[in-house]
Amino acid sequence: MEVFWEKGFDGASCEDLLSAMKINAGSMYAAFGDKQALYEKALDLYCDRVFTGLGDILRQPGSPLEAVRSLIRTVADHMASPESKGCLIGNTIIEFGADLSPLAQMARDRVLELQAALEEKLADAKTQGELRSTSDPRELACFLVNTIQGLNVMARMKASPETIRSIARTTLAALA
Amino acid sequence: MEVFWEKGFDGASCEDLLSAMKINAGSMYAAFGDKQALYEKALDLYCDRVFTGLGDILRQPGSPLEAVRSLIRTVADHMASPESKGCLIGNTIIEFGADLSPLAQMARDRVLELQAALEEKLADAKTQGELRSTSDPRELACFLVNTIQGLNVMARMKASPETIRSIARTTLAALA
DNA sequence: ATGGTTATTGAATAACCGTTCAAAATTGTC
DNA sequence: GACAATTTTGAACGGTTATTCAATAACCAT
Repeated sequence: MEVFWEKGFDGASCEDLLSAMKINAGSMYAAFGDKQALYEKALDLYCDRVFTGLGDILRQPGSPLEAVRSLIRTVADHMASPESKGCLIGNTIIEFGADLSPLAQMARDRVLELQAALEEKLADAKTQGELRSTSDPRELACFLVNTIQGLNVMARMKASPETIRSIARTTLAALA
Repeated sequence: MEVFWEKGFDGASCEDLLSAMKINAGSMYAAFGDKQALYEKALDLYCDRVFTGLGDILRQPGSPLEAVRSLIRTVADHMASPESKGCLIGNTIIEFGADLSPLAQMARDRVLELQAALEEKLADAKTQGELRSTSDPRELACFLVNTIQGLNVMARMKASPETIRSIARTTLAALA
């Protein structure tokens, strides 16, 4: 996961992957089938580790809007770290996006999951009067997902932590 | 340019590139040196074609804020097209971002150029009273660049044109 | 301890990649 | 129109890639 995350699918050679996993070629092919299947597993692991954590943040009790804010801030903190490799989902979409390969589809589905979860929370926030009555939860959810994907690119281009946090702040200001 | 744009650097084989350019290997190596140098030229061409156009939009006379709005809408229209390949600059940053290779540096510099141009226009807008006095042109410029990079990812994952335009609308609403 | 099953090893393989080069074709010049 | 200079051709090359597989080691139930 780490190697694919940093180098991408094509950029990661089997040698890279094997030495990172500290196994030999045969073991990998016995366990996973081929490089693409291994990437799928890495993507699954990433989602379990990172995305699930975001879901937990979103499910926190209390103010729904605060939950959303908290999620964005967590993502920004991740991306602001100098050694951040960005987001494996976003990277996958860029690398495999042109053809709609199974991997791109997987990544896309995960993004849409997050978008749906955000939309739900934002709808809650609206009914609780935390959002303007003119706000559209779906539009805002897309907007937030877009900001997150943007932050991935900013992280990959090593934007300064202040820049990243500033973007998150501006985005959150647009909500309320 | 088209081939690199769609498939990325590693994803584009020399065979792909040569058949698209309708020349043979020798000619390419005589003219460009190697694959990486060719990519640089493709990136230059992309910047000339696309980024320069954006600069022109920004330089349009009249309301500075309207110029900025117009730029964002143009980008969104590009990304909303079903056959959009996203943005070569953003794709480059993702593919080469982890190491700070010359190519990543080139792409990064171009983004910062655009950011600077936006900041300047937003500063104009502020002095002309088109922006709140509390607005920070630099922060807003980063925010807009982030939105654009986000739209690149959305385009690659084939988000609907309505989604893309909605994101652009929400972003612009955050300005004024 | 032993025998059978499973997992690991690492060298071998075939395909593909970027790149080169001598030969052929084309161009420009007088 | 002939000659030199340049460009194009396309086959060949070495290197890397993902992948395989027979041999070996580790494991586990009896």
